[in-house]
Amino acid sequence: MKITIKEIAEDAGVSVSTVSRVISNNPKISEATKLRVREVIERLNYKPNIMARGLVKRRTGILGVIMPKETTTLFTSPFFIEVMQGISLKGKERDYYIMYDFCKNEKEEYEGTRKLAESGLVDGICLMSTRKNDKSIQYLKETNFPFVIIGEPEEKDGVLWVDNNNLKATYDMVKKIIHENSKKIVFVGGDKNLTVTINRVAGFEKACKELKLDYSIYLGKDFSRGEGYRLAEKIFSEQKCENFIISDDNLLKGFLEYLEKSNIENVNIGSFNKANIKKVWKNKIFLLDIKPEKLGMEAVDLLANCIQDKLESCNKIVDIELN
Amino acid sequence: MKITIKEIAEDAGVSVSTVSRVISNNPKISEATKLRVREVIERLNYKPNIMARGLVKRRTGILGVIMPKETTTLFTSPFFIEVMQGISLKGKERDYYIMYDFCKNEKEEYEGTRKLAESGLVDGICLMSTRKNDKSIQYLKETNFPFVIIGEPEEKDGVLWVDNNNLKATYDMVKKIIHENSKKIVFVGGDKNLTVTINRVAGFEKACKELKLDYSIYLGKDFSRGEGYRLAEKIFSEQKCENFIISDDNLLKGFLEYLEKSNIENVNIGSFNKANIKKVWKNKIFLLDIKPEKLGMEAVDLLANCIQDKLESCNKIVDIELN
DNA sequence: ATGAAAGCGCTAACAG
DNA sequence: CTGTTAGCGCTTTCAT
Repeated sequence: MKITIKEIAEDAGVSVSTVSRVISNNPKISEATKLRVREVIERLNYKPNIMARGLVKRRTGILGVIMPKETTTLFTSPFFIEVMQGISLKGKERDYYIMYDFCKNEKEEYEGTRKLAESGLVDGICLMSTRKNDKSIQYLKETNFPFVIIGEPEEKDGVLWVDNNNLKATYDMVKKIIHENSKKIVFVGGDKNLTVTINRVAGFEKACKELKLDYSIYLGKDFSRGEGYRLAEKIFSEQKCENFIISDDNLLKGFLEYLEKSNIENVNIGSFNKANIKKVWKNKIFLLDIKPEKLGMEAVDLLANCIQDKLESCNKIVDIELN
Repeated sequence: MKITIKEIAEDAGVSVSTVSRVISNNPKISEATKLRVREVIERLNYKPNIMARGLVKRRTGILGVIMPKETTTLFTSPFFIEVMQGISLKGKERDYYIMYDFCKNEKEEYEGTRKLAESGLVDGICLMSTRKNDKSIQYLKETNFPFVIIGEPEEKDGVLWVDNNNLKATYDMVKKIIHENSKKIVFVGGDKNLTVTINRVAGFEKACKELKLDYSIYLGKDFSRGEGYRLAEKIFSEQKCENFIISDDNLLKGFLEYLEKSNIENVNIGSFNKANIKKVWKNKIFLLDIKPEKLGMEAVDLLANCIQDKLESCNKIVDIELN
């Protein structure tokens, strides 16, 4: 049988409440007793029962993370696992356990969110995706349940969220890869409904207009490698260009496959994510680190602050730096 | 305030124990009462408090998963995330919540395991790695805490584990890619201390001996792409060969990079994992699906059975099929 | 500075 | 078939 607070109390010759106070480091307890009790706790390797504590404190010390259906398709992108690592790291730092729920579709995401919130199992929820008209967000808001979003939500009012500075990063990137003598550039992106796409396109257009470039935009259905390949085919059948911004790593992979197969050389590409692409010999690629781990860490920080009522800000921008 | 069992009882005009019995579908409760109580539960959207239930039942309905330090380096391999999905899927099916602990090193793995077990937070633990002299396993065994291992442990006595049939799969693979006229084959693997390497090498040697092949084995320090590249360099500097077994997807990627850079063609490769490699035009590759999702599912099944005392078997082999 | 006692929300004997 | 009661292990008034 697991050892309980009562046994600690008996062994130390104090009451259970004293032990409890020692654990929470209550200043009213004398140093002498604290020392004695701590010795017993140590010796007997006592660990408070989380369930019991949770029951009375109405706090479990657990955070829930809803993994969107994209996880299922985006195996190949290290993005999610890196975010998870950031979440885990910060979770440990702030003394939270992390519970993950992998969802197969939007419905499961919503149900998972509700279940987690309603069971009283978690103190807060982290959403790894935002959709248009997101039911989960709506529910969480209505019930006033603490939550944070990784990504920029449609409706920002009073919601906690973390994201990259996608607009500015894309803007800077265009300026970086364009040369004096070349005035043409193409943006290759994925799903046009996602805020990430919208923001990157916005930064792209802003820079292009300022620099008076001859630009065009190709958006695919998703961020898959297949789409990258397909879009490359389309682009090169329609025009000749040597400057590209490619919005995600799988797209980039597909794009590069096409280049290689078609023996296209001397192309400049700016792309996002530490794309795990093979070495490239014949083209120039600038990779932006969107720092997924940092996104995860900031999200947990925001959420933990919110739960502990010491929230200052509502969102956090994780800077993508060009260098 | 969240709604409790007491309020359901009052609204339905019964005692709390009756409500509790309705929830657990106790056969002694009349259909009439069940109906009435369920209606109230539905109407008031009542969800039992997991903490309270856990406290009395000594069961939380949560499973803990220890993610090894490899997760940190093996970003690029979809293996872990697929296993996680399997775990999540089966977890839902068997009504378990899943808690993940990402660890940076062996020490963190051990501490994470203890913490999870001792806090009473989880009913069982899933280990995603086995090491030589694994302290976590030892601890779990000693304390008699339910756990399962993904991978084949050193000491199998009384422990639950799931793994692929690596020996047989490698054996079959050799037979498959070897042609009548070629008698030479090379095995490329990672860390030689891991059971997976040992088993695959065993299968490789068995087949080679049976077929009287001229074979050699190259093992790297790890399963990284860099090692794959380095090993390829080494191999081709030492010999000429056109048949290869490559033990993991990152190794394969590095290996292919070398082939491409060196314009080596007409090579036959057998490899593991649904390696997310780019299309290959000039060489023949056979990919074995090690079914990570299934590994995760079987692990949860085994663990859940163990917790619920309906365990039949101690381990489960997830077949790798050649086709 | 410490102890006694109530109670968090639920389940499980025990009674009837 | 259903209600009463006693905890599960912990925190938190309220006394002292």
